[in-house]
Amino acid sequence: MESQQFHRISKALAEPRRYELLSRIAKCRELACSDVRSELPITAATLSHHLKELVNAGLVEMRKEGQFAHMKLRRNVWQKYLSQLGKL
Amino acid sequence: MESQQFHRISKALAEPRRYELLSRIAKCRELACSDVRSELPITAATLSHHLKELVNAGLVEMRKEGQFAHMKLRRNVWQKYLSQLGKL
DNA sequence: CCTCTACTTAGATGATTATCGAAATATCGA
DNA sequence: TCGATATTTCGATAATCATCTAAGTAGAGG
Repeated sequence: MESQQFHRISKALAEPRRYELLSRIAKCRELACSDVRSELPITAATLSHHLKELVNAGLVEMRKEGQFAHMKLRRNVWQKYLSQLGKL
Repeated sequence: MESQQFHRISKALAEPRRYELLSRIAKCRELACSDVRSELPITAATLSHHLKELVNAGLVEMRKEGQFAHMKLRRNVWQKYLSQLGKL
């Protein structure tokens, strides 16, 4: 795994709310932004920002379906990250 | 593992220089601050700051021997962190 | 078209923090 | 005790970033 991606992922995980978001995404096959918003006290702008970071890190994949955005964990990337950490 | 410690560790890893430091500590049984300083372009103050974060996160243990400070990875804490991440 | 809803972008603000130089503290060796 | 070396603390500065509001874009259904 590229060192740049590795660091982006680490940064993405460092923010508790972002980790919480990732955690929720991981628990489902797919999760819609609107569902997150109805469950967490977070503005749409902030959610969008955090989501962008996760996508940027390559950890999350987005699918637009009509007005809705669906998020999905990229499990292979997550596994690569874990395995990299394991080499420490 | 406590959620507070979990987040502290995540934050500690998020800074590339700090991760590099941790990585060097992990590679030895023990590492002295002065050795790090002779190998990395970093001021003593900055090194001390990062080290404090690692210790604060519970990831690193310090031992003072005369003028020298020796750092050591707490491998059981590291393992707990990895296993927590693995549950995502 | 119009409007409602879902999301994104822009811009601003405040908090956090990485970094440094300088001063402080502590230990060692002469 | 003096001077050198190792580390810490302090105070300042600059960068990063989480968050918000407000404005923008775009699809769905009248």
